[in-house]
Amino acid sequence: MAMTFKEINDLLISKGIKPTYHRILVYDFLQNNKIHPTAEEIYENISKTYSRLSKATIYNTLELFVQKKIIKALPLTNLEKHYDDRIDLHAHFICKKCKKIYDIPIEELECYGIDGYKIEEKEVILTGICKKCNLEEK
Amino acid sequence: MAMTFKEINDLLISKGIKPTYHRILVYDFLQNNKIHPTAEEIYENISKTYSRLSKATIYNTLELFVQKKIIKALPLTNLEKHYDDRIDLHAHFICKKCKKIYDIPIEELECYGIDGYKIEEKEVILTGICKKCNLEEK
DNA sequence: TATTGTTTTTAGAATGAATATAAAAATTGG
DNA sequence: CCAATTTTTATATTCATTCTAAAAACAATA
Repeated sequence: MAMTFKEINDLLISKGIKPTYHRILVYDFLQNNKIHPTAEEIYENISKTYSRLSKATIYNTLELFVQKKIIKALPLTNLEKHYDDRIDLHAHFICKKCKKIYDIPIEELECYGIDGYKIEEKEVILTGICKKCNLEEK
Repeated sequence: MAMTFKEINDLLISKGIKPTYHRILVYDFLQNNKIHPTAEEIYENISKTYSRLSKATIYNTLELFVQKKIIKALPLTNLEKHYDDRIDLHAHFICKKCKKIYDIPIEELECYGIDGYKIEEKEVILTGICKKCNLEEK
């Protein structure tokens, strides 16, 4: 299930990211802990378990990964950014009580609702180029 | 189209919000400028046009309105909060170029896509109580 | 209309995530 | 091995938001 070192390494290379030790640590953490962590959480975990590293490296690495589109930064709460290594379209369900963030398949959501989960709010955010800007381009 | 003073006044009262001058100014601004503004933008506009007022009042007022569910705080970007006086379900389209925020009816989105707009990203955020917490409640 | 209690507003300080900076360390290519 | 580039680092800075505690406005009562 979890990606091997080789798979992560190849992914980074294929996206034009030089695969350094720290970068692989960060991607591996996202892969193995599907908790949509914040930069702080990633820093805590990696720096506790593995070698000393700077928080700036975490920020730099995450920003690079987002630029290269191998992870997504989720605007879930207006507080810290959360990061997700899944880049396919799926919804995020945030529990108001335990604060856990769940992945929800979009089909399940649209066809059946989600059993047992009480949805109180739904926000759909689209990003792209608007009609006006699209026309100006030409 | 725009709400009268009486309508705003009655709305606030009906939600248990004491209708002060400043609070009406803030709600009126949201009503008349459907730009999903930030606290800063609201402050700039009101303090320029009308009487001196503290930025803390803007923040207090917006927070109160969100609590009482007459406006919504949108987690659009992980940067500043944006506020919306529309509380019915609709999607938000953010143009990467001009940064304008558009309201999109959900039906239009799901049935036909949106003509002329190039959607590059879509994020669905659900908030509520998860299965586990829901069961623990009982 | 004084007195008292409550609510709202205020200025400024504090917080905290994110970004910027510029030097140090590591890596690469010749 | 050396120069050039890239990555990592610690630290400073920024900036939206929250906190705090005092001042002002308002309301209720006598």
